[in-house]
Amino acid sequence: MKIWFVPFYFCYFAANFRINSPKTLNMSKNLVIVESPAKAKTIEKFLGKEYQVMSSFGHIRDLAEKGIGIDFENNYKPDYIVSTDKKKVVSELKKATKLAETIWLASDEDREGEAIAWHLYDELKLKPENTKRIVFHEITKDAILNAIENPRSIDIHLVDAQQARRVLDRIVGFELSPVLWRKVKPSLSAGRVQSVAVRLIVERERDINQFVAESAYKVTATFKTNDANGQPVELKADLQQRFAEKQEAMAFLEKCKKAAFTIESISTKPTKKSPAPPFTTSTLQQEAARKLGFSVAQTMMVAQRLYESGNITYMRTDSVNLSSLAINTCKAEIISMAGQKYVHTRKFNTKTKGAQEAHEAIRPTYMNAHTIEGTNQEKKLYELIWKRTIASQMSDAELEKTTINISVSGSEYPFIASGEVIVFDGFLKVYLESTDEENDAESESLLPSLRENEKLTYIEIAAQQRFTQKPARYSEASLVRKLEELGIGRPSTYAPTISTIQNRTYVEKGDRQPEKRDFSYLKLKNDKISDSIKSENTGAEKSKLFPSDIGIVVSDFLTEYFPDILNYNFTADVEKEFDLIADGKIKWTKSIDKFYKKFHPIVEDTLKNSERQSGERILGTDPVSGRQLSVKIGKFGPLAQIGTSEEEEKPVFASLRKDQSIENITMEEALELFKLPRQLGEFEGKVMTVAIGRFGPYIRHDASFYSLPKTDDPMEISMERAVEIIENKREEEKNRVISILGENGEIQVLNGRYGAYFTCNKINYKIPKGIEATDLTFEKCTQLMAAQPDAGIKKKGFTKKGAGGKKTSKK
DNA sequence: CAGTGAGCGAGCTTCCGCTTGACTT
Repeated sequence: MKIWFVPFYFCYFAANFRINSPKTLNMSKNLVIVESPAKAKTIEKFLGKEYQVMSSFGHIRDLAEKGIGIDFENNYKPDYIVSTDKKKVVSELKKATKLAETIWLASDEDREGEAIAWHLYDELKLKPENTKRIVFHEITKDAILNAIENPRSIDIHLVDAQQARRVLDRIVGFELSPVLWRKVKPSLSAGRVQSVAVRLIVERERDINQFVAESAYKVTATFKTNDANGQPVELKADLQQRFAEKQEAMAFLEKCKKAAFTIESISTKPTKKSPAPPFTTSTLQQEAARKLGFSVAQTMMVAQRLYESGNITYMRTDSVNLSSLAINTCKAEIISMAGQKYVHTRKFNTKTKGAQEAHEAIRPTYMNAHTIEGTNQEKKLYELIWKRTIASQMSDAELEKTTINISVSGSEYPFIASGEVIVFDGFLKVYLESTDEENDAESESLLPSLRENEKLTYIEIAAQQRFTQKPARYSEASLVRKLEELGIGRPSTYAPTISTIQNRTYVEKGDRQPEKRDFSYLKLKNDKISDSIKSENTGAEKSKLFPSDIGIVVSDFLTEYFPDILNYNFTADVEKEFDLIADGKIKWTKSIDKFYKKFHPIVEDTLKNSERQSGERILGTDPVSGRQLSVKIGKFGPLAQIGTSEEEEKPVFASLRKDQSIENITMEEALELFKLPRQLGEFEGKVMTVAIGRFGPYIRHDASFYSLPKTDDPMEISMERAVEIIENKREEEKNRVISILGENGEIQVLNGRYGAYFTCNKINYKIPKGIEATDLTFEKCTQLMAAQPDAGIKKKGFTKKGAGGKKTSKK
């Protein structure tokens, strides 16, 4: 039945198998080991028959998963074991090493890569006399041949820096998480990276809640005059000054009634715009989110496919560097496309904190391929990468910025009109980087050609009350940018980290509906000033990260008891320590010992002395019962509670709605929650109750549930309307079953939300166009089922797994 | 597919960073 999947997996597996299967028939003298199978495939082509290239698939060993995997009694000795999913790879590699004369360890040239080389050396029991360590940052024939000419030995100090990194992360994660299990809720997690990511989101939310908007009046004018050729033209200009108070704005408009408007000066200034550097993982994630609307995980999934199909270079990188080969092919491409004057080759420097630059920037493998074959998403992402890469080697754009200064007689404040003209488009011909702040869409355009001292008359002048903007919530991509800026996390972990904090429900991705806000609007026209109130929508957000109540409680708790770990500079500081280890200036175990001696007592102390955290907030007293009203996190999420458990009378509970938070729910809103469930009256002798459940508002009647449409308010709904909803649903139910087929009725033909379908063994099947649902027979259905082998199978997801469970070994 | 907020208290959960994996709740 699932035979359709086989060809895909088979090809995939066969390809990898070929790469990693020892060529026993033409025994190669040389065995090269790299990290990625796609890379192995490419390199093998460059090296010829004397070399066999295999892949380690990343790290082959890690700290033991059971327990902490560190021997504290024995100077922090790590307990390394081969990961279960790497056992096969390791045994294949072992076989191959026995047959080779020389083994070349060619893992990446960074801390993790060096450690991979060392683990291979150790686990495969290689001998120093025939093992060589080589590195290259770009996958070109020259670079690889050059590397082979210049082998070195494993840099044990760099390996030690990685061991320190690994052990530190294990200690932090595996000592902090159990504190949360005891003090907040089981199964929670904390770590050097994820906890700081959550803190950023929690603090941003606080900034937003505490934000008080200020307003000022912005004055804009439309003038008319004649241009240099005597043609009538209009000109828009803004007043430089903003007025804090309405009276000031009003007074200014009053002045304008009789004022003379004169062009005092016109200045033009040439400016330049330079292209952005080629993509790194983080900038690719940001641009794909802004330009294509991809989530961070989606971008990485599509990029992975582009990499595997050989269309782009490696997609997990922090480097903006391009190989000289790539720069040259860009140049050739630009010349043939646009001409020599569009070429301006550049070397970009990586400014990112903690960047390790083991790879090139993300770029197309072949610059002459402007597009590629593939899915729509693959094409779009590829074109984005192609444009960004090409643009990075193109000339600056030359612009001319014109500023017209207009004086107002009787006032010290001038109006300014400005416009921008592109004199030479340069890289803009291909690509312009987007920004997060798209609202300032007042695109500057060409201004009419005017003369100094010209007099203008106004058509209208308006003073509009404008408010300062709340800070924006993080999106997935802007959080990645912030983490990168702080040097926290690595290209390979940005997407998984974003998934982890969502899977642990610390953070939720969601939208915020806009709110209406009134502003006052003064307008001067025909020497009359009108004063009106208008309204605008504000605060709408889409796909942004919101902290949950549990996220807030956990973050506050950790920040209070472990301020050092939650400090935004913690990672940057330990990175400095790791650099000292890598330089051989300090032993890694000593560095860890210093940390642990300070950290562990705080863990012990917190376990002993801190209170259980429920995020409880007392809102006041219930006016009806006189008992205490509070909110806190309960076993099933945030709740409101009247009374306390100490009192004799048991407390009354009500769940918070999804859009409410312990942090800022008001007493009135909390009391509202207790008005449900509400008895509506009787129908057919049975009580109707209205309430809000997990799936929204519903009516309960005679043990059946009836969902309320969005248009009905559970607080307001009338008895008549409720009866109508119940009868509608019954009617639908009656029409749901079209026919029942088979001897035991194993197939049912039904009416659903999207039309007719049939179901068998809890799997739903489509009815193809042209077939009437009423004409279906048992035989026909069996045929249709055979034709839909993958019905009921969920689409494969990459996101959730990467973050959470990879416990493939467990039963 | 719907309202819970807890009792004997077993035995479990968890990190970050490399890589790609592959038959279901």
